[in-house]
Amino acid sequence: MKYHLQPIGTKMSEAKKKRSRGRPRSLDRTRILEDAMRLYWHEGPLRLSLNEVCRRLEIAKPGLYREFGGEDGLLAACLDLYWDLYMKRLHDFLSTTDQPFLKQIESVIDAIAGEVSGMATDAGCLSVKMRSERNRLGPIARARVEQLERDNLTSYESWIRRAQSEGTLRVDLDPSTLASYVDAQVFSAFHQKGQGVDGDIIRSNAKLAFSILLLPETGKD
Amino acid sequence: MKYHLQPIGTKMSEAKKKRSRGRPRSLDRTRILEDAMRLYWHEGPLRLSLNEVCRRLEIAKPGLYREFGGEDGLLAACLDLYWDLYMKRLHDFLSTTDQPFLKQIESVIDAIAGEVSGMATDAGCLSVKMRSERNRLGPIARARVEQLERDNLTSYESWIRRAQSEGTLRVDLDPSTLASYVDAQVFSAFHQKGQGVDGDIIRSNAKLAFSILLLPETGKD
DNA sequence: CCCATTAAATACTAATCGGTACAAAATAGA
DNA sequence: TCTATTTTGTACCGATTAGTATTTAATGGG
Repeated sequence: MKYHLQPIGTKMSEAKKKRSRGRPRSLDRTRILEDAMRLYWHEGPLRLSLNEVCRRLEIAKPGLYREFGGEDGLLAACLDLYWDLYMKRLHDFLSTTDQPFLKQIESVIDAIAGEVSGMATDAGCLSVKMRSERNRLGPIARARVEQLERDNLTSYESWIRRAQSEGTLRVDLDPSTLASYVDAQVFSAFHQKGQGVDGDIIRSNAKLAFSILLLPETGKD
Repeated sequence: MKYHLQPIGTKMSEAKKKRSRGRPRSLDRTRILEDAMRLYWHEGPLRLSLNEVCRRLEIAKPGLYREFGGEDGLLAACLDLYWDLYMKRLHDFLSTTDQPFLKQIESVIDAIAGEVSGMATDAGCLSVKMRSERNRLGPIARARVEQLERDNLTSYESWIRRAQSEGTLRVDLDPSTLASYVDAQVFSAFHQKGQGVDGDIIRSNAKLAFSILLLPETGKD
């Protein structure tokens, strides 16, 4: 395994402004990246050889190396795209005040356990799969994963803080601790989804797990 | 990948009774199996090539094939050994009535999150790692994993039933549903352990997760 | 029209993979 | 000692891997 510690695709992008002579680009970076993201999402990162990835993406290997610097850079770019397309939505949703806390929890559970074709298809969640492989990722993708985990926790924590200040969440628990807990539960649900666990089981597990967030007197269901 | 659908190592074992002429066995099956179990435990199943496994176990490749039939059989045998050495203990412990329900929960949490060198070392838990790779296992190992999951759930369910009949666990929740929940939480904790998550975080997550099992009026701590 | 320049893909490398033929080693009986 | 038998390990197979050198294609400028 060889790693490029300096960005590669980006350097090309910033030089894209000027296009003098030379063979014009035919490689569609956007298409490749979207296909790669879906591919890793369904098959799992590091589950396919780079040869096989190139075969499925219908791109020559040197093209992939030139454009992404290798597997590490490609995985990092895929995770970025996944974040932009799916995870940002989730965290944006949690930061809105349109719905009450309880409804938000239900929505999240539905989004994971249901058959909605959002960030959680039958394939599970790409970010969860990336996190599961964190120790085998290259330095670039691993750094992205770690940043994503920090962003996750930050989002959950502010979500919890807001609910506590609104009085819709018990205040006898530390927000940071709860954020870790929520992250672990969301991770677990997505992980089960990716393993093919039945949606009803995932839902009942998640409902139980999130029930600790409810106010003691709201212990109904 | 080639799979042997009929037991191989066992057939040899039963024929062991008679030893007429021929080169005497020098291969130490027990040693190989124990080393392989620890190896897969720490490195993860399917994470090493069979060549590398043979290298580390200091066994020639044909010997491994002859003795275990290949990777699939070896993994299955390792999982069996892990069950016998570690997981049986856990489930035996849950089925005893020496300690009250609450204490048992605490013990389980300690066993996972602590530094105890039981079934959960820093490497995590072999059965959890096997379950995580279930879809990539061969038919023999996968069948073992599925049997193990059934045994897990059965054990948790009877544990829960007993606690409910003793009045130490709220009875407004279905034992089967709770068993799934407990399994998911134990799985999650072990998974985090294997990922290198800090023990204190694992412990606080687990404490929160198991707090739903407590009686409503026991909501202290 | 030719050349410099840029991008693309072919074709190659050494290494490793899963799996196995086959030969070497080590015994018991003849 | 010789042979049949069983185990072990070497040495090989074709396929695949990560990564790259090299060639080919396609353009704009001179």
